[in-house]
Amino acid sequence: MNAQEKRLYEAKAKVLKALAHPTRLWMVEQLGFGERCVCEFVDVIEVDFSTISKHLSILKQAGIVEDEKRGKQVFYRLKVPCVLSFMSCVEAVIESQAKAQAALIA
Amino acid sequence: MNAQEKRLYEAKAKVLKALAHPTRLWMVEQLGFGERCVCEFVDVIEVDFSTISKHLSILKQAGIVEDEKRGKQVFYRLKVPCVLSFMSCVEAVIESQAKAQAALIA
DNA sequence: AGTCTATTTGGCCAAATAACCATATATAAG
DNA sequence: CTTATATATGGTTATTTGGCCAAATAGACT
Repeated sequence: MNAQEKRLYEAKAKVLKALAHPTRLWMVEQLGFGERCVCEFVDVIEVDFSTISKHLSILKQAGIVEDEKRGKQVFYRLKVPCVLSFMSCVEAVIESQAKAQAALIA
Repeated sequence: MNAQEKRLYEAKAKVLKALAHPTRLWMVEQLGFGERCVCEFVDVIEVDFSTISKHLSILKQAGIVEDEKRGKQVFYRLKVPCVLSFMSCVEAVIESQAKAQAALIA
């Protein structure tokens, strides 16, 4: 693995890392239904609004979402919607894992 | 978001987190070509073998890979191959991001 | 101008992560 | 049985992460 390939895998990991947080993942799923302003997330997520802002900033930095300021509010939307397609496979992993756990008990 | 939903998103995030490391991501891609023993990774990856072992353990714990001991060696293989399908979307995110960066410069 | 609201940013702290080294365990080989 | 090899695990340390609070910024309203 040379330096360029290394950089590539670091970039790929960064994208996945941006998604790899419960709150961020949930927000991405919500954005799958349409754009949302920060304030909408603040209303429903039980963490400090500054934390939400930082989560969104991480998603933006990763290139997953884009933002647009309209008046006082900032709206976020998915920039690359294919990330939504990860969900079904992630669920498959969880189910497979749940089965493995169940097999240990039984 | 109730407690159960919260647990679900934590589980989903855990799977993505397991993939969100350059070395682990690379190993998963390699496993896409077929099973590998730990020693094969140790030979080509420039980190301590204990670190590689721990990375594989994280992937196993997440339910992404499974292992099988044969003789002295332990072989790992993909348990849920659909994770390979993430790659093209992750690359799309990176490309979209690269374009955005380029636009800023130009 | 002054105030209220929406959002971002910086500082700080606790917890999680990832690396290394040393040690333990298991299997094969001599 | 002793040694060598393959892997896993525990300890330690440096770095990163994620949370909160306080402060800064920007737009809308009076």
